[in-house]
Amino acid sequence: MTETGTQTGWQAVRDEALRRIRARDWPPGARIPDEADLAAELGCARATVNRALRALAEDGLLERRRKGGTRVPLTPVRRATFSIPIIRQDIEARGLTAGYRLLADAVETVPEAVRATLGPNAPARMRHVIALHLADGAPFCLEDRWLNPAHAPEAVRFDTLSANEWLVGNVTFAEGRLSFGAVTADADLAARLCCAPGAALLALDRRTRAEAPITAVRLIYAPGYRLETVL
Amino acid sequence: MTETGTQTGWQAVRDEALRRIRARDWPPGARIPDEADLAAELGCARATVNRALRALAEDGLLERRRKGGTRVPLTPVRRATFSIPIIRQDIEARGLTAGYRLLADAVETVPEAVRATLGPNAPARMRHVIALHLADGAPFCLEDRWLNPAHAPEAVRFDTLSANEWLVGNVTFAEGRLSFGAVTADADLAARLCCAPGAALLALDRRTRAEAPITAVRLIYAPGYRLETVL
DNA sequence: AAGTGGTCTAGACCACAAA
DNA sequence: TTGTGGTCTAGACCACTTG
Repeated sequence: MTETGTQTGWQAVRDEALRRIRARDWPPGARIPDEADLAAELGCARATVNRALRALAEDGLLERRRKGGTRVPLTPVRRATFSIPIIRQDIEARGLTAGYRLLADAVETVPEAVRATLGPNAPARMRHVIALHLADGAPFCLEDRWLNPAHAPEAVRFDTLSANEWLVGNVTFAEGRLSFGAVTADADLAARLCCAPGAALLALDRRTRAEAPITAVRLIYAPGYRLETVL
Repeated sequence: MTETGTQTGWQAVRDEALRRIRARDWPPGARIPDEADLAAELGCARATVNRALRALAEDGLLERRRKGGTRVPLTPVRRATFSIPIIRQDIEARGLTAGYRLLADAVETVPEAVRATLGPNAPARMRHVIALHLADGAPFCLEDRWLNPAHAPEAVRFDTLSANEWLVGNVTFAEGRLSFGAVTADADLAARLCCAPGAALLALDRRTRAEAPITAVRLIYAPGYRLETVL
C-alpha cells in the first residue's frame, strides 16, 4: 500500500489525497470535500475519486459515511495485512530446502481447553496430528493439529504430505480465526525444535470451521522467526 | 471478508464466485471464464464482475493477470488483516482503565543493533523513551522507543502523554515496517511488567521514517496478550 | 498479434444517516 | 428531508503478457 511513485488515474488521486492528509491540508478530524467537488477540482470522474478514497478508507486513513461525508480520523487505526503462507512455501521462499516429519497421528479425546475454542458441533474425539517442518534439515515449525474425522478419512496418511498441504487442496474452506501469541518452550517443545528450554517462541493459532469444526492448528515457530509487513 | 449472507450487486457476484471455488466448479489451478462471459452469464455489467473478482483477488482467493486470465491458485496464500491499535484505545476497548508511567527519557547514542534497522540518514544520537502502559493499574505493555530529535522537540515531555499518542497527532506519517516476534523476559523486563523472569512475551517492532528515521519502537506485551483476526 | 484484465467516463439511481 | 457515499451501466481505450 502507500505507494510513493507518481501514478496516473485513481492512484494519482489517492496519492494526492494522501499528500494532503500528511501535509495537514486535511487535518485530523476534518471533513474533506465531497466526491463531486474533488472530481471537479482534479478533473476526473466521480467514480475515480471514489475508487481512490475507498482505497484509503480500507487502509484506515479515512473514514467514510453516507451523508456524513469523509473525514480524517482523529486516531487512525492502521490496518496491516500479513500473508499467511503455506509452510512449505514460506521455507522455500527463504531459499531453504523444506523437509517434513510426522511425529504422531491418532484419534484422541479432545482436551477441554482445545474443545472450548472450537465452537458449536465439536466432536468429542478428533484426529490429533503432530508434525515437524524442517528448513535445510533444521526444525522450523512444529504443527500441532486437531482434525475433524469427518473431513479427514483415515485412509489419508500424513507421512509424507503435511496436513497443512492436504487440507489446502482437499477441503472446502469456510471461515476461520487467526491469532498470535508467545509461548515458552517446555522440555518437550525444546527437544522437538532443538532449542533451549525456556526459549520464547511465536505461536500462531488457527481455527477453521463450516457447520462444524474442520481443524484447529497451532504452529510454533523455531526461535528467531518473525512475521513482517510493510505499512 | 468472506460474507455468507445473500447480497445484491457485486457482492452477489463475489459470493457466487466464492461458491464455485469452494464447490470446485472452479477447481484449484483452473482458469475461470473471462469477465465479459461472466457478465453475460450473470446478467450484469463487466465492471460489476471486475469489482467482485478484484475483491477475491485481494483476499488471495484468485490470481488475475492480463491476457493470462483469472485462475484459482493451486496454493492460496491467504491474507489476514490486523488492526494496529493505539495502545490506549486497545486497553479501553477491553473495558479497562488505561494508565501510563514514564520510566526514562534521555538522548543517548543509538546502539548499533538498533541503528542497523533504521535505514539511511539515522542520527548517531536519538531520544530514548521508555514507558509503561497500564490496564486497571497492572502492566499491559512496555514501550521502548527511539525518537529522532528532529521530530521531537525537547520541550515536548512525555510525562503524562505517551510518545505513542503524541506522534499520532503531531508527526506527519510517512511509511513504516512492522514485525512480530517472541522475546524472553529478562530480569529487567520481568520487573517492569510484573511477570515471571523467563516468561514468553509477544513483541511488536515498528519502524517509521520519511527522508530520515522518525521513530523505532518495540512494544512488549504482558503475558497472555494475543493479536487476533478473522479470516 | 491478439486476448484479457485495468481503468476511465458520464449519467443514473439507491441507501443511509444526519440535519 | 436532503446530502453524501455506494453502486450499476454501457461503452471505450489502454497495458500487459502470452502465444
